[in-house]
Amino acid sequence: MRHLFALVDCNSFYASCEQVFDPRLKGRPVVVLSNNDGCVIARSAEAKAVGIRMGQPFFEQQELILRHGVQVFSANFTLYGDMSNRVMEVLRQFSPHMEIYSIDEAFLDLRGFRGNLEEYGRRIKSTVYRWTGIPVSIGIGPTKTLAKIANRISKHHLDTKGVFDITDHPEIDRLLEAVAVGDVWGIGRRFVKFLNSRGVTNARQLRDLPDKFVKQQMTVVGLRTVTELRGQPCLRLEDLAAFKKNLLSSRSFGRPLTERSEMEQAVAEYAALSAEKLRRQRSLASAVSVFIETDSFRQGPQYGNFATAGLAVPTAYTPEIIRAAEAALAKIWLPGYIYKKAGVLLSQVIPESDFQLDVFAYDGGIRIKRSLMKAMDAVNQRWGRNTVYYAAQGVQRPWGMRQKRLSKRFTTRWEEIPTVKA
DNA sequence: TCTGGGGTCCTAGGACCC
DNA sequence: TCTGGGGTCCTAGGACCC
Repeated sequence: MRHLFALVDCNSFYASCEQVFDPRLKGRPVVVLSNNDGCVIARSAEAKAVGIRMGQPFFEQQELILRHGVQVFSANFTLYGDMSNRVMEVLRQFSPHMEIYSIDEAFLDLRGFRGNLEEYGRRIKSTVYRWTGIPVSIGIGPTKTLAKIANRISKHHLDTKGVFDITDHPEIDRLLEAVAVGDVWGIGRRFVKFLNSRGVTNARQLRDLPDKFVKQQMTVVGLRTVTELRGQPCLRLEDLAAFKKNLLSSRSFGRPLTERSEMEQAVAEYAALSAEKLRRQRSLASAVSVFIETDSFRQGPQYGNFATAGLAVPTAYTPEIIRAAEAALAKIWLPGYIYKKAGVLLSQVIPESDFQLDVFAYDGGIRIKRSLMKAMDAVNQRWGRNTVYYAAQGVQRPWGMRQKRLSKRFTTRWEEIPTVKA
């Protein structure tokens, strides 16, 4: 049977989440900032219209923001994660097979669907909006890459009303010619530069390039993209959530660090965060790496380094991960620098089930460690992150994130649930 | 002038995504 | 004053083996 994909993408997702819980924000320019209130990472349509740029530092756009009365929010990932789950639950009702591609996007498998696809898409769109308050756009096509393009078209052309099907479109060439080559999924900055230098500027030209040339210059990855543009699927729907082979927790500090004791706390904090992610996907790690770096935007001596410490036995036990992280940090720590960022990477990750214990041998206390972690995760799940934590993570945390404009956790904390006054 | 022919595994780095 | 965070896949090249 012929393949058919729908890509459902939430419009200005983070900004839309903020708008759901404060109706006064509807129709007004809204932006959401990255951690530490650094860059703009989401903009409502109105914010785009007044010229706020994506990924640009907040302070550079402050004048524009003031002039247009743009509402500004610190990133509230607890809220966005929960809203994402709600949207995905609604989508699940419209197709037996679905791939959650990112926090705000999902592919639906529509193979074998009979009837008017765009009409079906509009039903999906209005149901998601009514049940969650989040507006979405939907692109439909015979390959994921074409569904992505159809999605772009649905966003840019008002007459599509947010849903566009590109399958067997009579004017496919004209449509693809209107898509810049850099807007094709899988074509990044480097290849745009290369392709432009060869006179290839739009998706239609890319589609019509000879296989041999594409493979030579852009590897099999590029060839897949081109083949998909021709309507021949190379990428399947990935039903199951991908098992992560690396888990990274890293963060810039709210203010720079110079003391080793503070760096140790920050690294312990990120190690604990990574260990939590590890347990969430029921896995164990055998290697812990740490990196630290100074602020490249500032003048002054720069330093950055990376080191790994192995674990004798694969584990997800926070104290063991913290200990390994501190061993790795010891290898690279140099005093005298002003540090801005650090991170902890867990690798050689395996499913918990691959590591079976010998029933008769001493288990190294693993059962107790497991129950302890389970209890800790449950408490933190119920009462909020870091309700219980290790002393190594520090109590004061002067280096913690700046989040001056955080909205409430409307959907995950009873104390912060919105109330309606009569 | 000559310096085999494979194969596997690992790592670093590049490119991309949201 | 102020510049995000977290992933994946592929390739090339080196080490090592027979």
